[in-house]
Amino acid sequence: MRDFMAITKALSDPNRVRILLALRGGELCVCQITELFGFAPSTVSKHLSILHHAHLILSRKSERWVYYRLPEKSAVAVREALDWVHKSLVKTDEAKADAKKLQKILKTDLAVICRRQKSC
Amino acid sequence: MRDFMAITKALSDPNRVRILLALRGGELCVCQITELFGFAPSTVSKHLSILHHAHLILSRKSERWVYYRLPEKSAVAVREALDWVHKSLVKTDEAKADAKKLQKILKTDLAVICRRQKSC
DNA sequence: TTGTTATTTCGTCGTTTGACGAAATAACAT
DNA sequence: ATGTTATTTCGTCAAACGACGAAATAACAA
Repeated sequence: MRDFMAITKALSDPNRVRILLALRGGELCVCQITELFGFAPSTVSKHLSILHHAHLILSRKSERWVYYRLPEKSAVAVREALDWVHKSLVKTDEAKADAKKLQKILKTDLAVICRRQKSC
Repeated sequence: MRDFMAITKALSDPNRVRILLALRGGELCVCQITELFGFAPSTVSKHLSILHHAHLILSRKSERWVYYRLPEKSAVAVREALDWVHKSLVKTDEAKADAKKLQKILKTDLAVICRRQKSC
Protein backbone atom coordinates (compact mmCIF):
# COMPACT_ATOMS: atom_id res chain seq x y z
CA MET A 1 0.00 0.00 0.00
CA ARG A 2 2.80 2.41 0.87
CA ASP A 3 4.52 1.69 -2.44
CA PHE A 4 1.29 2.00 -4.32
CA MET A 5 0.48 5.36 -2.75
CA ALA A 6 3.96 6.62 -3.60
CA ILE A 7 3.06 5.92 -7.23
CA THR A 8 -0.38 7.53 -7.15
CA LYS A 9 0.98 10.60 -5.37
CA ALA A 10 3.72 10.85 -7.98
CA LEU A 11 1.13 10.65 -10.75
CA SER A 12 -1.16 13.22 -9.17
CA ASP A 13 0.78 16.18 -10.56
CA PRO A 14 0.40 16.89 -14.28
CA ASN A 15 3.98 18.05 -14.70
CA ARG A 16 5.32 14.78 -13.35
CA VAL A 17 3.08 12.89 -15.74
CA ARG A 18 4.42 15.03 -18.57
CA ILE A 19 7.94 14.07 -17.55
CA LEU A 20 7.06 10.38 -17.78
CA LEU A 21 5.64 10.90 -21.25
CA ALA A 22 8.68 12.85 -22.36
CA LEU A 23 10.95 10.03 -21.21
CA ARG A 24 9.16 7.58 -23.52
CA GLY A 25 11.48 8.77 -26.28
CA GLY A 26 14.59 7.91 -24.30
CA GLU A 27 16.59 9.24 -21.39
CA LEU A 28 16.91 12.98 -20.74
CA CYS A 29 19.11 15.02 -18.46
CA VAL A 30 17.74 17.46 -15.92
CA CYS A 31 18.52 20.54 -17.94
CA GLN A 32 16.70 19.18 -20.99
CA ILE A 33 13.59 18.60 -18.94
CA THR A 34 14.00 22.00 -17.34
CA GLU A 35 14.17 23.54 -20.81
CA LEU A 36 11.04 21.65 -21.86
CA PHE A 37 8.96 22.93 -18.95
CA GLY A 38 10.39 26.36 -18.29
CA PHE A 39 10.51 25.76 -14.53
CA ALA A 40 13.38 26.46 -12.17
CA PRO A 41 15.94 23.63 -12.09
CA SER A 42 15.24 23.08 -8.40
CA THR A 43 11.56 22.53 -9.15
CA VAL A 44 12.31 19.97 -11.85
CA SER A 45 14.79 18.24 -9.60
CA LYS A 46 12.14 17.88 -6.89
CA HIS A 47 9.67 16.38 -9.35
CA LEU A 48 12.29 13.92 -10.55
CA SER A 49 13.13 12.89 -7.03
CA ILE A 50 9.46 12.15 -6.31
CA LEU A 51 9.18 10.04 -9.47
CA HIS A 52 12.42 8.31 -8.59
CA HIS A 53 11.29 7.63 -5.05
CA ALA A 54 8.20 5.90 -6.50
CA HIS A 55 10.52 3.84 -8.73
CA LEU A 56 8.86 5.22 -11.83
CA ILE A 57 12.21 6.40 -13.20
CA LEU A 58 15.88 5.50 -12.91
CA SER A 59 18.92 7.74 -13.05
CA ARG A 60 22.52 7.54 -14.08
CA LYS A 61 25.29 10.06 -13.91
CA SER A 62 27.56 10.64 -16.87
CA GLU A 63 30.13 13.38 -17.33
CA ARG A 64 28.59 16.58 -16.07
CA TRP A 65 24.97 15.47 -16.34
CA VAL A 66 22.42 13.32 -14.57
CA TYR A 67 20.19 11.38 -16.92
CA TYR A 68 16.77 10.03 -16.03
CA ARG A 69 14.96 7.25 -17.87
CA LEU A 70 12.02 4.90 -17.63
CA PRO A 71 12.93 1.52 -16.11
CA GLU A 72 13.41 -1.39 -18.52
CA LYS A 73 12.32 -3.91 -15.93
CA SER A 74 10.32 -3.06 -12.84
CA ALA A 75 7.74 -4.26 -10.35
CA VAL A 76 4.33 -5.13 -11.78
CA ALA A 77 2.58 -2.15 -10.19
CA VAL A 78 5.16 0.23 -11.67
CA ARG A 79 5.01 -1.20 -15.15
CA GLU A 80 1.23 -1.19 -15.16
CA ALA A 81 1.20 2.42 -13.98
CA LEU A 82 3.56 3.45 -16.77
CA ASP A 83 1.59 1.54 -19.40
CA TRP A 84 -1.62 3.10 -18.18
CA VAL A 85 -0.16 6.62 -18.32
CA HIS A 86 1.17 6.04 -21.77
CA LYS A 87 -1.95 4.43 -23.19
CA SER A 88 -4.20 7.11 -21.71
CA LEU A 89 -2.23 10.12 -22.81
CA VAL A 90 0.02 9.61 -25.86
CA LYS A 91 -2.65 10.90 -28.18
CA THR A 92 -3.47 14.03 -26.21
CA ASP A 93 -2.63 17.53 -27.38
CA GLU A 94 -0.40 18.16 -24.39
CA ALA A 95 1.71 15.10 -25.10
CA LYS A 96 2.04 16.00 -28.77
CA ALA A 97 3.02 19.59 -27.99
CA ASP A 98 5.66 18.42 -25.52
CA ALA A 99 6.99 15.86 -28.00
CA LYS A 100 7.31 18.51 -30.64
CA LYS A 101 9.14 20.92 -28.36
CA LEU A 102 11.34 18.09 -27.19
CA GLN A 103 12.42 17.38 -30.76
CA LYS A 104 13.87 20.86 -31.00
CA ILE A 105 15.60 20.58 -27.67
CA LEU A 106 17.22 17.29 -28.66
CA LYS A 107 18.74 18.93 -31.72
CA THR A 108 20.51 21.48 -29.55
CA ASP A 109 23.81 20.78 -27.84
CA LEU A 110 23.46 19.95 -24.16
CA ALA A 111 26.05 22.49 -23.04
CA VAL A 112 24.22 25.25 -24.88
CA ILE A 113 20.93 24.41 -23.20
CA CYS A 114 22.43 24.37 -19.74
CA ARG A 115 24.21 27.66 -20.20
CA ARG A 116 21.00 29.26 -21.45
CA GLN A 117 19.27 28.57 -18.18
CA LYS A 118 21.54 30.76 -16.11
CA SER A 119 20.67 33.84 -18.16
CA CYS A 120 16.91 33.58 -17.67
CA MET B 1 -5.42 14.97 -19.81
CA ARG B 2 -7.96 16.72 -17.61
CA ASP B 3 -9.92 13.50 -17.18
CA PHE B 4 -6.78 11.52 -16.53
CA MET B 5 -5.61 13.94 -13.85
CA ALA B 6 -9.02 13.79 -12.18
CA ILE B 7 -8.40 10.05 -11.83
CA THR B 8 -4.84 10.31 -10.52
CA LYS B 9 -5.83 13.03 -8.04
CA ALA B 10 -8.70 10.85 -6.87
CA LEU B 11 -6.30 7.93 -6.38
CA SER B 12 -3.71 10.01 -4.53
CA ASP B 13 -5.49 9.71 -1.20
CA PRO B 14 -5.29 6.33 0.57
CA ASN B 15 -8.80 6.56 2.02
CA ARG B 16 -10.31 7.03 -1.42
CA VAL B 17 -8.39 3.99 -2.65
CA ARG B 18 -9.75 2.04 0.31
CA ILE B 19 -13.26 3.03 -0.71
CA LEU B 20 -12.69 1.66 -4.21
CA LEU B 21 -11.45 -1.62 -2.77
CA ALA B 22 -14.40 -1.84 -0.40
CA LEU B 23 -16.82 -1.38 -3.29
CA ARG B 24 -15.38 -4.44 -5.04
CA GLY B 25 -17.76 -6.52 -2.96
CA GLY B 26 -20.80 -4.61 -4.19
CA GLU B 27 -22.53 -1.29 -3.66
CA LEU B 28 -22.47 0.46 -0.28
CA CYS B 29 -24.34 3.42 1.11
CA VAL B 30 -22.62 6.44 2.62
CA CYS B 31 -23.28 5.47 6.20
CA GLN B 32 -21.79 2.00 5.69
CA ILE B 33 -18.61 3.53 4.35
CA THR B 34 -18.64 6.07 7.15
CA GLU B 35 -18.92 3.22 9.62
CA LEU B 36 -16.03 1.40 7.98
CA PHE B 37 -13.69 4.37 8.19
CA GLY B 38 -14.74 6.13 11.36
CA PHE B 39 -14.64 9.54 9.69
CA ALA B 40 -17.29 12.24 9.82
CA PRO B 41 -20.06 11.71 7.25
CA SER B 42 -19.17 15.01 5.59
CA THR B 43 -15.61 13.80 5.07
CA VAL B 44 -16.75 10.55 3.48
CA SER B 45 -19.21 12.42 1.31
CA LYS B 46 -16.43 14.65 0.02
CA HIS B 47 -14.24 11.67 -0.83
CA LEU B 48 -17.13 10.03 -2.66
CA SER B 49 -17.82 13.18 -4.65
CA ILE B 50 -14.18 13.31 -5.77
CA LEU B 51 -14.29 9.66 -6.88
CA HIS B 52 -17.60 10.28 -8.59
CA HIS B 53 -16.29 13.35 -10.37
CA ALA B 54 -13.45 11.20 -11.75
CA HIS B 55 -16.07 8.68 -12.92
CA LEU B 56 -14.51 5.98 -10.78
CA ILE B 57 -17.84 5.30 -9.06
CA LEU B 58 -21.54 5.65 -9.79
CA SER B 59 -24.40 6.43 -7.43
CA ARG B 60 -28.07 5.72 -7.11
CA LYS B 61 -30.62 6.85 -4.60
CA SER B 62 -33.03 4.39 -3.04
CA GLU B 63 -35.38 4.99 -0.14
CA ARG B 64 -33.50 6.96 2.46
CA TRP B 65 -30.01 6.08 1.26
CA VAL B 66 -27.53 6.91 -1.45
CA TYR B 67 -25.61 3.91 -2.74
CA TYR B 68 -22.26 4.06 -4.49
CA ARG B 69 -20.82 1.34 -6.69
CA LEU B 70 -18.05 0.65 -9.19
CA PRO B 71 -19.13 1.17 -12.80
CA GLU B 72 -19.98 -1.94 -14.83
CA LYS B 73 -18.94 -0.29 -18.08
CA SER B 74 -16.68 2.72 -18.28
CA ALA B 75 -14.05 4.53 -20.32
CA VAL B 76 -10.82 2.62 -20.92
CA ALA B 77 -8.75 4.86 -18.65
CA VAL B 78 -11.22 4.35 -15.79
CA ARG B 79 -11.40 0.60 -16.15
CA GLU B 80 -7.65 0.26 -16.35
CA ALA B 81 -7.25 2.43 -13.27
CA LEU B 82 -9.70 0.29 -11.30
CA ASP B 83 -8.07 -2.94 -12.46
CA TRP B 84 -4.68 -1.60 -11.53
CA VAL B 85 -5.84 -0.57 -8.05
CA HIS B 86 -7.43 -3.93 -7.49
CA LYS B 87 -4.55 -6.01 -8.78
CA SER B 88 -1.99 -4.01 -6.81
CA LEU B 89 -3.79 -4.01 -3.49
CA VAL B 90 -6.24 -6.87 -2.94
CA LYS B 91 -3.63 -8.93 -1.19
CA THR B 92 -2.44 -6.20 1.18
CA ASP B 93 -3.11 -6.21 4.90
CA GLU B 94 -5.08 -2.98 4.73
CA ALA B 95 -7.47 -4.39 2.16
CA LYS B 96 -7.96 -7.59 4.13
CA ALA B 97 -8.61 -5.71 7.37
CA ASP B 98 -11.18 -3.48 5.67
CA ALA B 99 -12.85 -6.47 4.04
CA LYS B 100 -13.13 -8.21 7.37
CA LYS B 101 -14.60 -5.17 9.10
CA LEU B 102 -16.95 -4.67 6.17
CA GLN B 103 -18.32 -8.20 6.61
CA LYS B 104 -19.50 -7.30 10.09
CA ILE B 105 -21.03 -4.04 8.93
CA LEU B 106 -22.96 -5.80 6.19
CA LYS B 107 -24.53 -8.11 8.72
CA THR B 108 -25.97 -5.14 10.62
CA ASP B 109 -29.19 -3.44 9.62
CA LEU B 110 -28.68 -0.20 7.73
CA ALA B 111 -30.97 1.85 9.94
CA VAL B 112 -29.05 0.74 13.02
CA ILE B 113 -25.74 1.80 11.54
CA CYS B 114 -27.02 5.23 10.56
CA ARG B 115 -28.58 5.91 13.94
CA ARG B 116 -25.36 4.89 15.63
CA GLN B 117 -23.45 7.66 13.91
CA LYS B 118 -25.38 10.49 15.49
CA SER B 119 -24.42 9.36 18.98
CA CYS B 120 -20.69 9.50 18.37
C1' DT C 1 -47.79 20.56 7.43
C1' DT C 2 -44.25 19.18 10.52
C1' DG C 3 -40.61 16.42 12.00
C1' DT C 4 -37.10 13.04 11.12
C1' DT C 5 -33.31 11.14 8.67
C1' DA C 6 -29.37 10.55 5.27
C1' DT C 7 -26.52 13.11 2.69
C1' DT C 8 -24.33 17.28 0.92
C1' DT C 9 -22.52 21.94 1.17
C1' DC C 10 -20.07 25.49 3.51
C1' DG C 11 -16.62 27.72 6.46
C1' DT C 12 -12.65 26.90 9.28
C1' DC C 13 -8.24 25.15 10.62
C1' DG C 14 -3.85 22.81 10.50
C1' DT C 15 -0.91 20.22 7.07
C1' DT C 16 0.93 19.29 2.63
C1' DT C 17 2.15 20.68 -1.92
C1' DG C 18 4.47 23.04 -5.65
C1' DA C 19 6.72 27.00 -6.97
C1' DC C 20 10.93 29.89 -6.25
C1' DG C 21 15.83 31.62 -5.15
C1' DA C 22 19.92 31.02 -2.37
C1' DA C 23 23.22 28.05 -0.69
C1' DA C 24 25.38 23.35 -0.62
C1' DT C 25 27.28 19.52 -3.20
C1' DA C 26 29.72 16.79 -6.49
C1' DA C 27 32.26 16.21 -10.72
C1' DC C 28 34.96 17.97 -14.26
C1' DA C 29 38.33 21.46 -16.43
C1' DT C 30 42.07 24.30 -15.92
C1' DA D 1 44.34 23.45 -5.96
C1' DT D 2 40.87 26.41 -7.92
C1' DG D 3 37.08 27.60 -10.48
C1' DT D 4 33.20 26.24 -13.17
C1' DT D 5 29.11 23.73 -13.95
C1' DA D 6 24.92 20.68 -13.27
C1' DT D 7 22.19 19.17 -9.84
C1' DT D 8 20.28 18.86 -5.19
C1' DT D 9 18.93 20.59 -0.69
C1' DC D 10 16.93 24.05 2.18
C1' DG D 11 13.85 27.75 3.63
C1' DT D 12 9.96 30.48 2.29
C1' DC D 13 5.47 31.52 0.58
C1' DA D 14 0.89 31.10 -1.50
C1' DA D 15 -2.44 27.67 -2.87
C1' DA D 16 -4.62 23.18 -2.35
C1' DC D 17 -5.97 19.40 0.65
C1' DG D 18 -8.24 16.69 4.21
C1' DA D 19 -10.32 16.73 8.47
C1' DC D 20 -14.21 18.64 11.24
C1' DG D 21 -18.87 20.61 12.83
C1' DA D 22 -22.80 23.45 11.64
C1' DA D 23 -26.19 24.51 8.51
C1' DA D 24 -28.71 23.39 4.13
C1' DT D 25 -31.09 20.03 1.34
C1' DA D 26 -34.02 16.29 -0.12
C1' DA D 27 -36.97 12.44 0.80
C1' DC D 28 -39.84 9.93 3.68
C1' DA D 29 -43.12 9.41 7.97
C1' DA D 30 -46.51 11.00 10.94
